[in-house]
Amino acid sequence: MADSALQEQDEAPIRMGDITDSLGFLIRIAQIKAFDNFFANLGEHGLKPGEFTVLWVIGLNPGLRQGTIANTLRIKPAHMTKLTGRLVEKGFVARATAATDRRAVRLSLTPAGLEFVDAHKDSFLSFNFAEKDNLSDDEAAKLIALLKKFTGLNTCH
Amino acid sequence: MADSALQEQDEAPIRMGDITDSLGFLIRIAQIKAFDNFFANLGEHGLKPGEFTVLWVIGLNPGLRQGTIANTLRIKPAHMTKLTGRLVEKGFVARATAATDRRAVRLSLTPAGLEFVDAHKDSFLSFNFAEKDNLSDDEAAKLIALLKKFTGLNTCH
DNA sequence: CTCATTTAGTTTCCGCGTAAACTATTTTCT
DNA sequence: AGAAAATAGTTTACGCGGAAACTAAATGAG
Repeated sequence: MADSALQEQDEAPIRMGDITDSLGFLIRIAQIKAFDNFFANLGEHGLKPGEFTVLWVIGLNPGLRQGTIANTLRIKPAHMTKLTGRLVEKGFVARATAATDRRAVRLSLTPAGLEFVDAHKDSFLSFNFAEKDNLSDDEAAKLIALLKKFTGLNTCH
Repeated sequence: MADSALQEQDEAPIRMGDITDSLGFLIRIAQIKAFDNFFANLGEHGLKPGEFTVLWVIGLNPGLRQGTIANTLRIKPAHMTKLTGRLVEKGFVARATAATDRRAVRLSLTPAGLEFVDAHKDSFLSFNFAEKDNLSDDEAAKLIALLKKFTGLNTCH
């Protein structure tokens, strides 16, 4: 019957055509996978990927303006305000308005923030290696290099 | 005259350390870029990336169950309901409850949906090539192959 | 058969990220 | 100096995507 043929089709391989060659599509799927990986390995620390990234960059560049960090990490101002708020709430980050420009907000790690980054940077960074999954070391390195080039991160925008 | 030393520092290169070797971070940045590309080139058609992907897959597999498509495209059920609703609203997709299983919803393209896919598939698919940006053809092919492997899309889950 | 379990989708509610409007401060122009 | 423009962040309102609870229908155990 036509009906049974259709149902059979559900378990059969689904045709996806050339969409599987779409960079945008592949990147979206990769994003989901990377997100899953992150929470499976590092979820216990209670920070989301973007939050740790911001913490990390503040640690490397203490006193940087909030907007500059947002710009660098492609985070929009409105979101950056909330994200920073969360990190302040957790006691990891301190806001400071500079005397020279009272509009600007300069960010730095609190002692607790410093301690947190120090305590967990290894698992966060080593996670970046473990994350490769079904890629060989060589392939992962190649993928990272290509993504850097695609995103323009190698040329320092 | 206008710039203090501190402000100068803001424009100086920002240290990002090993985070630029993080797959998760790079994929997030790549996602943003791919999204921007999509809307710059195809935004006028009024469909978001995920919507066109779903439309495309329905076109290739008419009569497939909604949940099967969601599964394949890593879309969660709750979201799939809304996304399908939007496509139905636009008149591109028809829902049909099969007689054999009245819980299941089978999706197919309406004539308008078929026409839309036909009319725009070239620009959507050729976009996938144009999208490469600062990558050579060779590099883009390599990147796509590596992403397929990373996501497991080559092995058909 | 009929009650429990499983399955397909939907609904409700919530958080993330954004655009647009707004506030406060600095800079520029005359 | 004082008005106009630019800049840094915040607030508000909204859409997307997801988790959990829910509804309806099919399956299974006794």
